[in-house]
Amino acid sequence: MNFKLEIAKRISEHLGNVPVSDILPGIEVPPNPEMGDFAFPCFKLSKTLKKSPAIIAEQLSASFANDALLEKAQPAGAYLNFFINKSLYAGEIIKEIIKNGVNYGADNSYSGKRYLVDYSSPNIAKPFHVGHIPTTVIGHALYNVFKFLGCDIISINHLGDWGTQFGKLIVAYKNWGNEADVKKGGVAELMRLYVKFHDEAENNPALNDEARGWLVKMEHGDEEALALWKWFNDISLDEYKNNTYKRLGIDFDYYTGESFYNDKMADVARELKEKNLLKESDGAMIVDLENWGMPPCLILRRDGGTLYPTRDISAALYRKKTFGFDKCLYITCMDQNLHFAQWFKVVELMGNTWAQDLIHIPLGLINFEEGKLSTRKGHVILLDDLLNDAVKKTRDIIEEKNPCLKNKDEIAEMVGMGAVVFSNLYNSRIKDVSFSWERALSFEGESGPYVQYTHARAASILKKASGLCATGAETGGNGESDAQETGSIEASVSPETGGNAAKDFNFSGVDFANLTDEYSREVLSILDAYPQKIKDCAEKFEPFILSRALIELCQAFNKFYNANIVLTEDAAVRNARLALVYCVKTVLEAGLGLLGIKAPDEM
RNA sequence: GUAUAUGUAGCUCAGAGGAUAGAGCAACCGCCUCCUAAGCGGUAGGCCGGGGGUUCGACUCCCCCCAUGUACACCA
Repeated sequence: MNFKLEIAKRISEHLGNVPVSDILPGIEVPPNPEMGDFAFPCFKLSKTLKKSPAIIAEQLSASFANDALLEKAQPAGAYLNFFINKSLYAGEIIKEIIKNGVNYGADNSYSGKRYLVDYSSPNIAKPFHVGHIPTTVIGHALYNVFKFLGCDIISINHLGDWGTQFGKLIVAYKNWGNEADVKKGGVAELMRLYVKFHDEAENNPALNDEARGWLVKMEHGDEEALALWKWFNDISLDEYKNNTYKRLGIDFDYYTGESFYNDKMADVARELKEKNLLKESDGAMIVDLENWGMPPCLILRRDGGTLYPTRDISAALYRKKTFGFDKCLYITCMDQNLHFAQWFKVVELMGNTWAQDLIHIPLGLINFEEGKLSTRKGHVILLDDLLNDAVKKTRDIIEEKNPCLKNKDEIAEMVGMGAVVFSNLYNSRIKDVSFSWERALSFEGESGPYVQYTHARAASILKKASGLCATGAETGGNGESDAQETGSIEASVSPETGGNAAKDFNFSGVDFANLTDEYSREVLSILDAYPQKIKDCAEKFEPFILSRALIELCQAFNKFYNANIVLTEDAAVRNARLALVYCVKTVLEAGLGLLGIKAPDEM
């Protein structure tokens, strides 16, 4: 049941002449629980009704005198505060979650839509560094969220697999590398060669010409050059897929990188020329964007070579033709804002109305306390190092706090990843972040491990309870039941309480009147709002909305946990609280899953 | 210079027309014979960058200013 909607309907009915759609957006949750569960400010009605807001609130409150939905509707100045019938509220929310399990909140609001999301897109032959994390984890989270809401979403990794760096790499390989070392060292060795090239080129500029020469050879289909290029690609992509992406639980539907459009860019230039959009300037070919307040978009270099915008336009045309997307999302750093604005405009000028469906989702920049770092000089914080440190620290904490834990390494991996991923999903994506090891490895407070810990707490209660408790029915509806992984209600039988416990809980007889305390109420209110948070997250392309909702849920649940003993003697109270614990655990697991984070049952 | 983003507690950030502006970290004081203390409670900490305007009401919307980041022609 959508409580806001129910209240809006009733207000509309009682007023008689104001449609629900005018009321609903006004319904809010009061800042303080003592003020009620929902509130309706009456200011806006005062014009149309020609009464003071306070009088409207007063009069409306009377119409709610005998409403089973509410305990009371109390006017407070211009506000009308609604106190929900608490057991009804608890029951509706809990039943909804039990019915849907980890799919709670999935409502198909995007079904029938096809979205493309272009994210991560590392440069081949270079290792991931911390600068790659935001686009990678934000893209993945958005991918999951849209899919969850029924969207047919397709992920594309637009790999940087073409360009001058390959000329340099070939030169470096031929001078200072060998097959065995590259096979053994992988991307790290390619990176070493790349850095070596720049060191050497400082004193020997001729190397740069040599590198350009190799790029030209690649462009002309030279066999040796292309074989090396392909080899570097294979090595890099293999490593990305089997290491970084695998650890993060990410895969892409397509790994069509820049080189894929090599033979498609001539068409773009030709079409622009046919449509009289192309103009010569200073030897280069441009599209003039002066009328739109932007510098010109460069399409062809003076030497006829293509440029970044040429390739992106070509890719967009190809994607539209191939996938027929409703929207195509590009998740990159905001330093590319102008670039995207320019070529989006060019696509529009070519007569494509769908240019409005190209959406750049800009991300803030990452700064380093030690100043700007550069891949070319090899001064970077490698993502692998960060992930490994996070896991190692987690492992130490486990050793200290929970030395009896089984699968310590496995759990440390989950929690370490969770810490890194979560911290990159916790703020508005536009915010610049300055990287600090201390913050990156913080496992307290608003952090991934905090959410995972709270989930483990809930799981632990359910596990202990499975021996004590009622009998019952299947609760979830999710297909894959991996007993070892879910540790959910059905899987667990507490050893110390004997083996004949029921396999499952039966929440059908629960008396929700046992969940009317302030702590339960707060948890329920957050659970109630959760589905809307997921939708907001999609609509605004902001995963932090979901991360923050999970943190709020954890804070409320931990307060509840501290104030209320779940496994009490009183079976009625115990069962009701267990139902709530089950719901919290389910939502945390689902929410973390959408963010791309695993939810261990113990840690 | 032009464009754009950001200025909220010591630090990192939520709040984006509505009631007394909230978290986490750091500081200080408490809470484990009790379901995981990676937790919970408390204290302290604010001219919401500045100035105008719109509104019954502005941290929130508009304008101007200040500060900071970023981009701006043949790299991607």
